[in-house]
Parts: sequence; C-alpha cells; structure tokens
Amino acid sequence: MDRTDDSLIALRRILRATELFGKELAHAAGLSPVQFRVLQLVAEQGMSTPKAISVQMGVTQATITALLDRLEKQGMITRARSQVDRRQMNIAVTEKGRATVAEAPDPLQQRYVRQFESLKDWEQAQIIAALERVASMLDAEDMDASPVLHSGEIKPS
Amino acid sequence: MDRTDDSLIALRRILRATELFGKELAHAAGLSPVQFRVLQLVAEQGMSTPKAISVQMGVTQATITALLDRLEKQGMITRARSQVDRRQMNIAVTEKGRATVAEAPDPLQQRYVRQFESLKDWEQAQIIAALERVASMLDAEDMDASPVLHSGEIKPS
DNA sequence: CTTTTTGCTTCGCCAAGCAAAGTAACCTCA
DNA sequence: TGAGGTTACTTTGCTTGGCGAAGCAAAAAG
Repeated sequence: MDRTDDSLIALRRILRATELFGKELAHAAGLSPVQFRVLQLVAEQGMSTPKAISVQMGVTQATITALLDRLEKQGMITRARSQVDRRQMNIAVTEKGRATVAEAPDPLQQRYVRQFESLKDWEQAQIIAALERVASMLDAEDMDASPVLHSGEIKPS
Repeated sequence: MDRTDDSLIALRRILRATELFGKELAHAAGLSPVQFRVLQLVAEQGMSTPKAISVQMGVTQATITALLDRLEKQGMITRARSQVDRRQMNIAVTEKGRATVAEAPDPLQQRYVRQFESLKDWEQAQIIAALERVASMLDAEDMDASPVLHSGEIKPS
C-alpha cells in the first residue's frame, strides 16, 4: 500500500529529525546526548536513583554508574547515600545542572512547540489524536512498555 | 499548554517504541542496531558507497569504514573498487546479507503496518496528514533533510 | 602539469553499552 | 536472632560506535 509507505516515510522523517536535534541540543549544552537525557530525567523528578534511571532508560546499572561519574565530575549532579535505605544513592541536580537544562532548551521542543501552538485548535486536536493512535499501534503489545514507566519507584531519603 | 504536552508525550512514546524495536530487531539478526541499519540501507539500494552511507546516516566516513569492516568480516557485504571512479568503493550486499535483512523483518514495520492497514480509509489519510504535518514542523528549517535523501549519488561501477 | 578537491582508510582517542563479579545493606523466616 | 537470599550500587574488562586529524590515491580544476 502506498498509504502505509507514506506513513512510514513520515515516521522516519520524524525519527531522523529528532535524532539530529538530540545531537544539536547536547552539543549546545556541552554534554553528550545521553548525558543530557540523564540530566533531564533527574531534573524533571527533582531526585532519583541509579536504579530508577537505568529502568527509565532501558540500560544496565553499570552504564548509569559510568554516566553519573561523568556528570558528577562536571558538577551537574550530586550523589548522596539515602538515609532511608542505605543501599540507595540519591541523585540530585546541582544548580549548575539545573541551569544547564534550563538554558539549553530542547531544540526539538522549541521549534516544534512554537509551530504547534500556532495551529488552530481543531488541528492540534487532530494531530494529537493521530499521534496517540500511532503510538498505541507501536507500543500496544509491548507488554513491558507501561510497566517500565512505573517500576523503579524510589523512596526519597 | 496541555495540548502541546500531549503531543510531545505521544511523540516520545513513538520514539521510545521505535528505539526498543530497533534493539529487538538487531538482536534477532545477530547484528548491532547500527550495523543492521547500514545493511538495510545497502540492501535497499542494491549498491552504495561509504560516502553515501555516511551522509545518509549523518556520521563521518571514518565511522562507516569501521562498520563496514565488521560487516565485511561477517560476510554480509563486499567491497570492490569502482571502475568508473577509482576512489570509490562499491559496497554490495552478499547473499548472506540479503538473507539476514529479509529474514529479520523490521518488527516496527511488521506490527505497525498490520495495524495501519486495518484502519479505515479516512483514518489512514488523517494519520498521514498529521504525521507529515509533524514531520515538516520538525525538519522544516533543517535545510539538509531533504537533500540528504538524494545527495551522495553514486555512479555504480 | 600543478594544485585542489574528493573518497576512503588508518590511528588514537573517548563515550556508552554489557556481563560478571564484588560489596554493602536490607529482608525473610525459621 | 541470625543465616541465606535479594537488592542497590560499583568495579572491571571488554566491545561497539563515534569523532578528528593525518595520510594516500584518484579525479577535477586551473
């Protein structure tokens, strides 16, 4: 079907664009894309743990340890042993980290958001409906997609 | 705006899903995601060059050289100096490579396509419109997005 | 027939990923 | 309570993917 191809092509364009934006963004912030992602995650949640981050990003803890080492060395985050569960480390964003995230606004978001918000109401609604439809077609049967979003709960110190 | 957030969330779901599929797929094929992508590219086009691949993937040629080394060692592709322009290498997929791509059908495509094709006509049209809209919002100013698809022309040997 | 450009490789480097093994803290249940 | 298992994290050692710079050979431009 032509139709299917069209939709796949559009999807790929989206993927490609976001990939490039990711690089751009991270470069601007002086961090690698992955480092920035971690920083964003922690900043969003105010506080996190290596375990939680590893689950959210779908990588092993060992990888996160290394990433946090680098972010810590750059003064973006701090590690502190949790008082509640002394096995856990509480990861917090420093002022510098917070500033980095804030000042390097996601270019994807920036550009896209600006345009999206200039759309008419019904257009926005329609796009959201379509995106959600596509998203659910993609991750519907992905039985561990939703768990991932909720597991790795953290008890902050 | 809530609306904007909704659309971004849907977008991220899409990104996450495709990322996971990428890993899944590559794992099934016994190749890394990146290696598989290269193989797919070459297979699609029947023949390519390191330069063309590097442009299409947005990485340097040095990176491609290394990737091709691995794919060649695994007997997935062959390198042959072009007779037309002796600076160029013609990259071709071997039978094994072709089989690998064929037998490890893109799970993203599989699952998504099946569902997409079961949609009503007007739904398909609407989704395509929305996706294309989003894509163009994302890569509109990215002046080399479209060129990328066409540049790196190759004169096969 | 130089000079510049292009296409590819090599080299040396670093980041990101994994698995496996190690350590410390927590939990269980007998 | 205390022995054995589980959980959270780190360390180690390895592979892959990525880059820039340097190099070489071929082609294109003067």
